[in-house]
Amino acid sequence: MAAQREREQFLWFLRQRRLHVTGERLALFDEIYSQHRHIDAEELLAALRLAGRKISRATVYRTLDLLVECGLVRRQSLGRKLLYEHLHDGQQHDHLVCGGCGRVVEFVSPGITALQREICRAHGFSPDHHQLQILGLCLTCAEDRAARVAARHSTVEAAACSSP
Amino acid sequence: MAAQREREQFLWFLRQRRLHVTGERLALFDEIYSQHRHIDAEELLAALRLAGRKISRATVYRTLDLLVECGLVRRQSLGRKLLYEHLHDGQQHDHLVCGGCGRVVEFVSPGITALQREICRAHGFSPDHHQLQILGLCLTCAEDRAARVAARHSTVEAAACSSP
DNA sequence: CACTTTTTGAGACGTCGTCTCAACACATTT
DNA sequence: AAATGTGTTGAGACGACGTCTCAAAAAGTG
Repeated sequence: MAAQREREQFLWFLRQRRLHVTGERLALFDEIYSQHRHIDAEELLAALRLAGRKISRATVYRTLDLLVECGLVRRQSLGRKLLYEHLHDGQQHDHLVCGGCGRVVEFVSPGITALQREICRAHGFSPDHHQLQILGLCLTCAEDRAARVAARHSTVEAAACSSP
Repeated sequence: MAAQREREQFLWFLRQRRLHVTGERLALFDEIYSQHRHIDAEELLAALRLAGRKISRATVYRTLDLLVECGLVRRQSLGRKLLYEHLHDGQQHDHLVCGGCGRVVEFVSPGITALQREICRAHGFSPDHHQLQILGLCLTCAEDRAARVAARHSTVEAAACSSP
């Protein structure tokens, strides 16, 4: 079993708050820690049911809230959906999102932490964490787009003449 | 009329794409440029109807997509809702979000642009824009929370003894 | 085991956003 | 200005996602 340390942390969080350690909560924990990608609540529900576990939609959402609250899972909206991802050791990373194919690449940048501290100091905030998404095009999509623009160029030129 | 420059840009965008300049589109443009805050689609719809304009939900969403596409409006999910805000001159700013009272503070940090360029170079991406949210507590909420934690401290101590 | 408190599941409900299609408005040409 | 062709709109059905309720079930406790 991977993520033993995080599992302990979850149990400790539950006990500290006098919450019950239930089969459903553990199953959801295991599921999200076995998925190495961004995943949404419906997918988690489907995966658990596929694995033969009887669990309700409401419980999935409730348990995800707990995991987010205790810092083991991050909820993030990339695009128009809420996605969840598990964390290890509070390791903070951010995302590059390709606007062409939708691919998401994770990256770690120590510089952001310093920037965050600096900005919060200037505004009297106590930082907890941040979320940075850089939207752009991956190499493949940038090339595709360049090619398509070149192809359409002759057609568009006539339209461009009506510019003010 | 404010935002004349941006209005021209919107008209130019529409004409270039052989799209019609309709009363609904202009009304929505004017509405979002008269609101100096983050606003969601339903609020825009309500504001337009309150102003006596007959406009449908579908048109609001369709027009917002156009405005986002032409770079005049930014769509961002702060919390669990999609919010829109108008931009001026492509001026890029980011957000501090207070987890206590939900207040949103805008800030500009030139350092992020450099960081964005650096990160994209390292991953072969062509950056378009970024979104950075720093979650934390504003001064007031940080003090409130500190006071409340202190008050609860004696109660919590007993629970803390069952730690592993 | 008995007792208290928390949790669960099923499904109704609410919100946000999308889709469809007939009627209509805009832009362009004559 | 009228005709023509194409893009746009509104009403409401629809769909995705998430929340809520409450009686039944399970976890924790002594």
